[in-house]
Amino acid sequence: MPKVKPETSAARRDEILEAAEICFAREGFHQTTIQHVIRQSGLSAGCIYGHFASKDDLIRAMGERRHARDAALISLGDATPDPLSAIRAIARSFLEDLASEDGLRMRRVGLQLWAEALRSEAIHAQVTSGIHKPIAVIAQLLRRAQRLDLVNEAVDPERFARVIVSMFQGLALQRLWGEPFDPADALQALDVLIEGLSPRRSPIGPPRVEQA
Amino acid sequence: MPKVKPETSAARRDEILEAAEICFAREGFHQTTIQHVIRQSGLSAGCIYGHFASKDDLIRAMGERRHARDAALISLGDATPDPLSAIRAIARSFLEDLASEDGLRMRRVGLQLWAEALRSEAIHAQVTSGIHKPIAVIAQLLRRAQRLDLVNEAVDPERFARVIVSMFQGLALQRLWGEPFDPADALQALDVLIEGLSPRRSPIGPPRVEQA
Amino acid sequence: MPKVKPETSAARRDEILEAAEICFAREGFHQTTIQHVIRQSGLSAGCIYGHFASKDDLIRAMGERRHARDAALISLGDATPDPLSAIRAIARSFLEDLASEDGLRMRRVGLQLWAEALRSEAIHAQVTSGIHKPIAVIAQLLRRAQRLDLVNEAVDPERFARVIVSMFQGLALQRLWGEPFDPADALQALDVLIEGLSPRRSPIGPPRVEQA
Amino acid sequence: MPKVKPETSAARRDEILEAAEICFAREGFHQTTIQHVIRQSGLSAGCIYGHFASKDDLIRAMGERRHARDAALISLGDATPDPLSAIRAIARSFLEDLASEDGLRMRRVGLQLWAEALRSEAIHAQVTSGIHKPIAVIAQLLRRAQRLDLVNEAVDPERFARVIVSMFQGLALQRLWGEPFDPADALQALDVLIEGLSPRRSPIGPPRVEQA
DNA sequence: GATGAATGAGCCTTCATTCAT
DNA sequence: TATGAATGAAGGCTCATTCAT
Repeated sequence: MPKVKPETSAARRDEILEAAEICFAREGFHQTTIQHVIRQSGLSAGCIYGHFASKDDLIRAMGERRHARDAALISLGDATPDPLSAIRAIARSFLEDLASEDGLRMRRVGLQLWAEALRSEAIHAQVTSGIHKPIAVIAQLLRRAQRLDLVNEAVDPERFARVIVSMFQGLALQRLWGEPFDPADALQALDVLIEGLSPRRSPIGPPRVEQA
Repeated sequence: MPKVKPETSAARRDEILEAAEICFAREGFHQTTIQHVIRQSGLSAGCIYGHFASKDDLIRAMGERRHARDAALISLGDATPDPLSAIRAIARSFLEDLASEDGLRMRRVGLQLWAEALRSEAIHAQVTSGIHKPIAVIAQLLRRAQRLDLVNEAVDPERFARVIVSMFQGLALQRLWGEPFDPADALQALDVLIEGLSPRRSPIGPPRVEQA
Repeated sequence: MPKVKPETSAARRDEILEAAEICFAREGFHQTTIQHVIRQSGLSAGCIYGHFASKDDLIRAMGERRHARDAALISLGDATPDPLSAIRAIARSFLEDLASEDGLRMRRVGLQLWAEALRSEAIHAQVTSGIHKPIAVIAQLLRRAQRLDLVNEAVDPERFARVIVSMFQGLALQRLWGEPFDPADALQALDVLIEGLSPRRSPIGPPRVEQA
Repeated sequence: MPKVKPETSAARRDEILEAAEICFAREGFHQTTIQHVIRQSGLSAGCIYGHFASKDDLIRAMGERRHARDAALISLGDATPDPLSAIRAIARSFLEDLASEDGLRMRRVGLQLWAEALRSEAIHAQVTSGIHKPIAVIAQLLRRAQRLDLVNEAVDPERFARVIVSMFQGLALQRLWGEPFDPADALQALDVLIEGLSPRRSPIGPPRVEQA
């Protein structure tokens, strides 16, 4: 229920979101009060409520913003001809983003959203659609690699893509907590994974389950 | 700060924590009010505050509880003689826990704690020490595997362990969001990783970084 | 509504009152919680409520205790044959009490009671009856002095006694606030007052009111 | 800590203080709840907390208000040329104030503050500085009187001023308790005191202390 | 009588939201 | 549109009091 015309106010909305992001990254959604956003933005309560219907609406818009940024990262992968290198390229651009101050701040907000997704349907939709995109792209690349006989046919592209994405989500978590973080480690592991999928290797069957 | 004698109150504390866990898993820390915990536990405000100094203290205690549970999962791995199978065993017990109703509930709380770790030093310490344990155990197993010539000497055990843990953290996230989740996928990927570390394979050098 | 037999429990009551006095002197009635009294006395909540019906009852009993002490001070004046010296003797014993650690503590409680008297009828009765006694004694002495022709007949004994008591109340206040306090000053002023009442002096008429 | 701009809010602050004074005079600081002040003022909780940081802050501001009023009373004495008459004039204006409905209400609050001064350093400072002013003024007048040979040189002006102030504090107390109160009694006693200081009288030595 | 864990009404305070200017 | 003082529901927490042991 923003009370102002959308076309004239895109800049104001961004201004508010920018301020809110700084606050949310610093304090989390629930510790951040509208007062904090007011102070950070230099605007007034009335103004903010002119552009966002409620605090929840602001959080939702924040989620969309994050979502847009992640989508931008992924599209970079499309240019590379070799599908496996394309996957590496996607990983690299993700890791670069994770190393930047700006990306880190946004991802701090992202972690809040991950938690929030457990109880807000709207945010849940954003967050999951945010991983479906990279999973789909990577799966597509794996399929192309299978057609080029670079990856074992037995591999399920969607499922494997999902595991790769998992790994990077976990790395982002650790990075946010200030744990030792070296992009090279992740790329090495990714290479091991990709190499392991090569059809030259022994067939990949169901995981061997040793009896306990 | 508990106002009751610590020795008489362990059962009551657990009772409160149990109720709080249900509330926190359902609503998150911040949407959960003490009233919710009161209703869930059937106790009174005064009683709860007799056992916990504040809501934050309750959250902190919740974190300790989670921590203890995770630590219990890990210690299972010690019995297995083959180090690589031991890693698989740890992964399997983690995945089983993730499939259980009870483990899922606790992990919903865990995700809140992951986010909370960004701004509470106490919770940050719990959360990171919660991953240092499995990283150390897995790294230790990788070192044993290296001595048995099952794993390439070039692999840094700590760093690789960290990546493995990342993957499982990401899987837990997706599981919590209700994404398709098949433990077999994770175990398969783990096998690919472990196989890829074998010394029979071409030496693992620095990750190949293609220039952009 | 004490639930225990009065005769067996006088010592316990005193024990509780002693502890309460320490707390009340330190923190005031309202900042003092029953918990404080419990800690100070080493007894339990149930025990205290066995001897006093409520916190208010405890405060009321505290008032009675104070009252009893003040009454004890006054009775000392009776022995002196010269009425004006008797007044001085009363003043001196009051000032001595005010100099003692013990008397100071009780008077800290007394100040709380003075304030409390504004809204509790029971405490109001204690406090005013607490000054009626010294006023009556001093007035009686003044009357004896008048009969001995030591004090001007025009003086109203009751009213003058009241003013003398005022002065000592004010001194007690200042003493409690840690203001410079010298008993000699008060005794000197008292002497000036008493001397001024002498019939040898010019008649004491209605106070001269200068026009402003 | 006020959350509203200080310049726009002086009137609102006064409105709140006015309401608070009525409540505090009626019920005391501790029995008065913020709800009472809300009802009395017709404002909301949020509004009150926009102008005062806490209930304690409100009490502190109340103390300042009282302080300002007392200071205003004293300054009246400056105009009178005869120093002893000036002291009488101060006394008279004090007694008039004590007779007014408004002054009585404020002094009921004042008595709470006297008690509160025992445990709040801020209020202690207010209360003592509130008596230092009249003591200083009266002492100054006594010094002038000494120079004019109206008062015995042996008198210590500060100390005697303090005793005079004591007397009026005590009278205020009794007035608040509803005890018989006649301003004329106080003025008469003051006259006796002042007369007694005259150099025509026998020298004022150290107070005669009879041995007990 | 004594204990102390438990109770629950009610307090102080916050903060998302509104609306007159 | 923007402002910011005002609103008031609701939250965290306290503490006088009870009662089973």
